[in-house]
Amino acid sequence: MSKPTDAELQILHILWERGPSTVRAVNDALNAQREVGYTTTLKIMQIMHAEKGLLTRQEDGRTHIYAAAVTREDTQANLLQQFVDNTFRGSAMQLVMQALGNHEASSAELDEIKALIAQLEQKDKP
Amino acid sequence: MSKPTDAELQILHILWERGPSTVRAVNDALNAQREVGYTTTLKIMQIMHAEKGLLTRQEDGRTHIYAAAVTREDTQANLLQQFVDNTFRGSAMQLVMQALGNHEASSAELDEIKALIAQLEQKDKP
DNA sequence: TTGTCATTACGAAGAACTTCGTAGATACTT
DNA sequence: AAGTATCTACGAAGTTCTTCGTAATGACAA
Repeated sequence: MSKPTDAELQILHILWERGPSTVRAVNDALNAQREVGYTTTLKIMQIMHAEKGLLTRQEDGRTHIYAAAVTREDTQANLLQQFVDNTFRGSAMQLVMQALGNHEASSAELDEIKALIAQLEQKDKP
Repeated sequence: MSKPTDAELQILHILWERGPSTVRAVNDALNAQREVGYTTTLKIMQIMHAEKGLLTRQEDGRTHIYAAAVTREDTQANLLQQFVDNTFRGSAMQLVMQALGNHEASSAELDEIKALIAQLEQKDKP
């Protein structure tokens, strides 16, 4: 599966949030984050569709409606795997420890993690 | 601070593990992972030193001894921050949950995480 | 000394990505 | 109908990264 670049990932996030959208809509959303020309967004979305299969599209009159062809979950899982390998040499636990240590976490979030850990421990000891 | 590329990160990992090393030593270690020419490694290390300040170097006769100019901890923290922002839209907790869910964790590792969480909760309630 | 080898420095090529201008087609407005 | 706006497609430029060939220098060996 093709690994999206940073610009492509920004577009995917927009489509995951908004659902199927025109280039115009995506470009507007993108410009809320950073300045970028319309044809730039168009070009990237065309490549994502025609060359990488990251987007599907459907004609609607003269315009095209684009949609994400990959799920957020799968994409994040793939990118996470690569990131762990490259940056933490495959040690996901080291990454978790660092992420937990460096970022503020609410007690609700910590509770969520504790629940997940409890669940994992359950699985470990049948 | 300059964000190392994938190839640069591989070299940094080698230097973090081995300590200060010659280009020859780094290239040999690199070739244990993938095939790459000597001058390629040399060129990247020269750029890391002269243009990005990621490495320091010291003359030793006709050869140079290179060393990492950035710590593993700082580098991983920076890359993690960027990765969380780009891929998980800033939600470190979502990343932690996904990393915990997708990778096998020993009970010892889970204990370590629980201990860290307990420590964070302590901090929360003074 | 002469030839071989290792090392550095430099340049250049190729790939991937981003950016945008321009052209062509289609719709909309007055 | 004429002009304006919008959309797609395409090409090209600029950047970064990776890769390697070649030249120059210095060390070593026969």
